[in-house]
Formats: sequence, C-alpha cells, structure tokens
Amino acid sequence: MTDEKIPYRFERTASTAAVRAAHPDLAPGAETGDIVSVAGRLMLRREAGRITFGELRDSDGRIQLFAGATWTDDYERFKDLDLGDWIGATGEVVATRTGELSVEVRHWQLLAKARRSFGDKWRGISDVDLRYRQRYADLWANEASRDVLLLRSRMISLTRRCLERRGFVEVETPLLHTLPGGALARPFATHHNALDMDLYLRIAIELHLKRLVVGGIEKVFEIGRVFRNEGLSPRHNPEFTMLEAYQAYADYTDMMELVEQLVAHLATELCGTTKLTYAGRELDLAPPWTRATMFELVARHAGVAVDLTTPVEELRRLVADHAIPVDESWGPGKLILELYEKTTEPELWGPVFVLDYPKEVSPLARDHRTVPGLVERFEAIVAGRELANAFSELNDPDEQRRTFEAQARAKAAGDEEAMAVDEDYLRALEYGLPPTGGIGIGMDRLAMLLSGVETIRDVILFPTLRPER
RNA sequence: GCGCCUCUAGCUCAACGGCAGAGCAACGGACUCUUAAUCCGCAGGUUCUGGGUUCGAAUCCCAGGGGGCGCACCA
Repeated sequence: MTDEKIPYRFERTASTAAVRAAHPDLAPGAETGDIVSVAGRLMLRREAGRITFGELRDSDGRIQLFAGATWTDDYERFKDLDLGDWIGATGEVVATRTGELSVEVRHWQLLAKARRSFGDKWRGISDVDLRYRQRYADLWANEASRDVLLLRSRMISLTRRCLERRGFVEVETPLLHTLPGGALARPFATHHNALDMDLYLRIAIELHLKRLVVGGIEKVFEIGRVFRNEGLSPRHNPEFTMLEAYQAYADYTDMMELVEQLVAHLATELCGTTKLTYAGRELDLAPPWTRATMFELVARHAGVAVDLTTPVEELRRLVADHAIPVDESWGPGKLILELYEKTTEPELWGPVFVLDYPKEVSPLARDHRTVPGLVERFEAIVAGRELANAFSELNDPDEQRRTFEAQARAKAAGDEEAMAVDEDYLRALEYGLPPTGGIGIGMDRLAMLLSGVETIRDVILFPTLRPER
C-alpha cells in the first residue's frame, strides 16, 4: 500500500518532553492557547464515540492526543489509526477534565503506516529470538531495551570525555590485518581480490596503538570492534567492542588507577552510585580496588602454594587433579594459569586486580621488575568476570622477537591461537617504544555491568545469530 | 562441537493421549473526558518441519531446524 499523502517532512515545533516542560502544572480543563506540532508513534488509542484519546511517543517521552469529531480534521480516519503508526499532530496544549496534559488535535498527518502489529501492548515482546532478530520491534515494545541502548551510548560518550580530559587522543586503526596479532585468539579470515591476499579481521587493537606511541602519540586510545572466531555464550559475541588505551611513561600501576577511576566515574554518572547490585550480589566499584597477585590468590582459593620454582611434575599433578587435560608442551607458567582459571577465578567477585602473570602466557608484557619469570600484567575481575587486561608493555625489540618466536613455534606445533612474528611491529620497537602502560577493557561487559543485564546480547543491538529458516 | 531445556494465532500464554482455547492486537459496531478505557460482535492455526507409535498426537518416540542454558574456547 502506498499512500500518496505521506509528506516528505513534518515541521515539528516541540518534543513531548518540551511540551511537558513548558506546562508543568495545568489545572484540569485548562486551555493554554499554546499551539504546538508534535510527532511520533501512536502507542495506545482509546475511542469513546465522538472523542478519541491517543498516546503519542517520541524519543523524549509521551503525550496524550485528544481528538474529537467537532474539532479534529478527518476525525473518522484518526479513529482508524493503528497502534504503531507514525503521525504528526498540531493543536493547542490543554489539560483534560481529569487533568491529563494533552494536545487537542486540530490537524494531523500520517507519517508512516505500521503494516505489522508490534504485539501485546501491555506485556511487550519477550520471545528472545524475536527480540534479537527484530530489534526494531523490541525497541518499540520494550522500554528496558531502549534504556540499555541509551545507557550504552552515554557510557561510550562519557568514556571518551574521561580519556580526553586526561589528554588521550582518539584514533582509528585498521580492522583488516595482514597478520592477526595482539591477543591469543583465532581470527576470521577473508580475502582481498585486487591484491590477491588473505586478510584477517583484527582480534585486538594493541599492536597498532603501540606503533603510534612509537610515533610520538604519548596518550592514545581507540574504541572499536574486534572479532574472534569463537563460540557464543551469554558473555561472548564474535564481534565485540574493546577500549584500548596506551600511555607513555606509565606502567601497569598507572593503568590500575585509570581503570578504577574510569569505571567508578561511569557508575556514578550512569547509576548514581558506585554501589551496584549485579546478579543479586553486591558490588562496590569505589576505588581503590583490591590488589592481589595471582599466586597469592591461588594459594588462598586452591589451598596450595605454587610458584614458578614448583617442580613441573607437581604442577601437572595438581592441574590433572582438577580434571584439566594437561598438554605436554605446557610449562610451569601455563600450568599455574590453568590452575588459577579453574580454581580461583570462578571464586572471585571483585572488584579485584589480579597481578603478575607468568611470562609464558603473556608475550606482549614486560618482565616483572623484581620477580623473574613473571610479567607486569593484571586482569581486573569485576562481578566475577574479566573486565580488563593490562600490562607494562614489553618495549625491548630483542625480547619481543624471542617471545614472538616462542609463539610461532607453538603455532607451528598446532596452537591455532598463538601469535606469528610481526616483523613490522619489531621494526617499530627498534625505533624505540618508551616505557608504556596499556589497557584493554571489554566495553560490552562494562555495559552489562552498568545496566544490570546478564547476557551480552542485551547490550549488542544486533547480536550474531544463525540465519532464519 | 557435546549435554539438558524449549518452539501452540501478529504478540503474551493455556490445553499435556480424547472437538486447539483465552487476553491483547486486527476487523465490525456502541459510547463527548479516557489512562492497559469499557461494552457487544466477528475472525484468526501446516500446534517449527518430516517420519513413526496409537482407534485417536499440540501432547508419546525418532530425525532435522530455530532459540535458551551449561560444558569446551575465550574477553
């Protein structure tokens, strides 16, 4: 059905919120003489013979439309409007006898017809498949979905402002990489026809941003999509949004301060407090967050004191005791990490900074300044989840080449997530990377935390799904 | 990839081996102050798909598909 009467534009003079703000306390039956034009979607309609009430919603809120046979143009057609139709309406701002602020509709225009029904006007849409596939219907029908969208938008905006205030410069670096690097993950592969070469969707932003620090951009960040070819879960989507920030002359302790300040700031701005409840448990994001080394935490939660001098056979036995299949190639660092992930990480609620990871599992982090075999790295655990990962960045090109080569050997031995040697990145390091602290924050998980939802699909507008049918 | 759960009208849900139903939306009608308006009427179905068991299947069984959760992988 095409309607030749649908206009190309509509001269709106006020949003519903503006009308409300201009007339805060009208007495029942009041007439204001204020003529406004409002526009939006018809949410509800109550017909009572020769008068009809409608509820119009725009992006600011809602307002009642008051139409009547004696004063509304084309009243019979107004009565026939369907819920979901977009209309523009012009008339005087009044209060009805019961005191409801209304626009007394004199003229109105259909702006778009809703040919499909949006579902139950009271219960909305709860079928999760329908909500994710037809997000447009979900957003119309479910206020909670709109709230999450708006919170996420404000969160990203506040994050940018917070970093800019600290002097960080926002950049955009390639999503198409010739070598996937900067994280341990399987990439999506694609192909460039003109150059006849394989390309990979980036799995991290890291290596490009550190190149920029080499180039003299002392504080740099990017908020962007990264892609990992992995399974889906309530906490994983194949494409997700990462914040990465790098700061010259800083180390991982500076990054801890940055994370806790940023997250506490966002909570205060978006939730009004740092004391949140998530998944029924309390969480206080006020700095400073607890700091504890991985080995301390393993000792506490696994009940066994281990470190890199613990005999490998003993570590293997401990790991095997927790029903983890042991790979022959694992050294003590990887074994302790496995033990930590199985026994300790699930017990952590946070916020807590888990400090000082084995070098074996951290090829881009700099050696710990006092403990051999460890690197200066932390993960921030918040609400039982890994929210951030950060290091004092490895800036010695020779040492970086050695860790890359160890990764390349693991890759050759069949580890699909291991890194390759990135010669251009090594060349950049040879120009000199100053001492640098770097941080990566999963913004989707942060949005989940701040909006209180428990599945990542609720904070991603169009999550990855199988095709229909 | 494996395990468990789930799929009924546009939406939200009943019926759980015995005639497929309700509310909302839609459609027709009544009503000049409603607030999820109300009231009267009417219509709406490949019960996800395909097999099977049975006198009889939405219901039980098998296979496939979509979705959810868990495991594994990861942030």
